[in-house]
Amino acid sequence: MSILGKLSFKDQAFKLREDAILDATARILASKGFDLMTMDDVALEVGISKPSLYKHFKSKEDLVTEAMIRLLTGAQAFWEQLPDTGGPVGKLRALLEWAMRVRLAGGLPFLPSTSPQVREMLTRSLRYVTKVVKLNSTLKSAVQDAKKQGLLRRDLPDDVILFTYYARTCDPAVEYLRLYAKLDDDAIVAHMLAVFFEGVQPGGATAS
Amino acid sequence: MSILGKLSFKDQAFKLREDAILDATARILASKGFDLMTMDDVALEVGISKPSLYKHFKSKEDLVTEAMIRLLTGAQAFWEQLPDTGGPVGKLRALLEWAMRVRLAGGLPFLPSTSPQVREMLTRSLRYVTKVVKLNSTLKSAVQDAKKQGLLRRDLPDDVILFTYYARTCDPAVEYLRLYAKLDDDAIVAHMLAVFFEGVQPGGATAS
DNA sequence: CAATAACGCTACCACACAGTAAACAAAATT
DNA sequence: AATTTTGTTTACTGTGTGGTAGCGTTATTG
Repeated sequence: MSILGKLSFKDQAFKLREDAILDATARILASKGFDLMTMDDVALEVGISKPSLYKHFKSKEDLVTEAMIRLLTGAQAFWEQLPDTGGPVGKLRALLEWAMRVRLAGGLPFLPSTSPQVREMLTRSLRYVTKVVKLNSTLKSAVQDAKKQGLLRRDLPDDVILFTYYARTCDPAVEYLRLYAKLDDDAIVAHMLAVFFEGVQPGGATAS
Repeated sequence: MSILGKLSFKDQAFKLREDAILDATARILASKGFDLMTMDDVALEVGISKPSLYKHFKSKEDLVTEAMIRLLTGAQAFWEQLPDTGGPVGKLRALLEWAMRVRLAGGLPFLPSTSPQVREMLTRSLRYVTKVVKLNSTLKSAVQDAKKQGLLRRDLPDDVILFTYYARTCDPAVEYLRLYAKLDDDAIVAHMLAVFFEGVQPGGATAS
C-alpha cells in the first residue's frame, strides 16, 4: 500500500500540474493567440522550466490540442448536467451563455477562429475531432427538436443554425463591446444572446 | 514633356505595382493570416524580390496596415455610391453583403479578428484609425436613422448593433458553411443576413 | 561604342523560438 | 552513510523570418 500510495500520490501531483499547465495555456492562448504564445511563456507562467513542460506534452501542438479537448469536455459535461425544463432552446441558450462567460473570464474561445493553420492542426487530432463530432451531434439533435416544436425557424438549414451558433462563442463583438462600449459582462451576454436568437430587426421572437 | 512623361509613366508603373503588392497581400493574409504570412511569400506572389518589396513598404506592419486601409476605403466608396432607395437597413444589408462577398472571393475580412497583436498594430496607425472612425460614424448615423424609423430594435444600444454588424464581416461561420455544409456563395450570404437581421427564432421581422 | 545612372537581386545578418542533451539536485533504498 | 533513481534545470542547436548591404544588369546619353 505504501508504494501504491506513493505512486498514486505522485500521479496525483502529476495530474495536478498538468491541469495547472493547461490552465496557463488557456489563459495565454486567449490573450496572445497561438502564434504568439511561446513554450517559455507557458513554462514561466506555471513556474517550471521548458524541459519539464515537454515531459507532459510532447510538442506545442499537442499542448494546445489538449487544452482544446479539455474545453470541449467541459462543454459536454455542462450540457449533460443541464435540466430539461428549459426545452431545447433554453439549453442552447444556457450553453452559449456558459461559453461566453468562460471567454469573458479569460478563457479560450471554442472555435479556433484565429487561423486556418490552427484549425488544420486540430483536425489532425483524432481525439479532438471525435469530441467535436459528438458535441455537434448532441447539439444537432437539440436544434432539430426545437425546429419540430416550432421554437427555431424551419426555413434555416440545421447547419446554418449550428455554425452561426458555434461562431458566437468566438465572436469578436464580445471583446469590442467590453473594450469600447464599456458594457459589463451581464449586459454583453444578454445582448449577444438577444441578437443571435431574435435578430436586430424588431417584431422578433420573445426572449425565452 | 519627355522627361515629365517618363516620370509620370514611372510613377504610374510604381503605383500599379503597389496595387499588385496589396492585392497579393490581401490574398495571402486571407488565406494564412498575419503571423504565417512572410514577406517572401508576398514577394514571390508578386514576382519581385524582397528588397524591392521594401522599396514600397518599409515593414510588414506597414504593408498590412496599408492593405487594411485600402479595404476600408473601398467600403466607404461602396457605401457612398449606394442609392438611398432601400432605406438605412437596405444600405446596411447591401454593405454587409458586399463585405461577405469580398471575403468569399478570397479577400480580407474587415475586422482583424485574428489576434490582439494585429488589432494593436492597426490602432497605432493614425490613418487607419481615422478611416475606421469615419466609417463608424457613417454607419452609426444609419443605425440611428433606422431605429427612429422603427426598422431596428430600439432596445439594443447602437454599439451592440454596430459591433455585432462588424463582427459578421469576419464571421468564421462563413468559412465553415462553405467547407462543411457545401452551400454556394449566394446561399451563404442569404442565410448569414437572415440570421443577423431576423435571428434564429421564428416570428421574426420580414426580410427587407 | 563608352560612360553613367537607376534598378533589382543574391547573399547575408540578427534574432526569436521549438525542441534537446547533459549536468545537477533530491530523494529513496540498502 | 553510500548508491541508485528520479526529476529538474541550465545551456545549447537548428531553423525560419524580418530586414539590409553591396553587387550584377539593363537602359540611357554623349
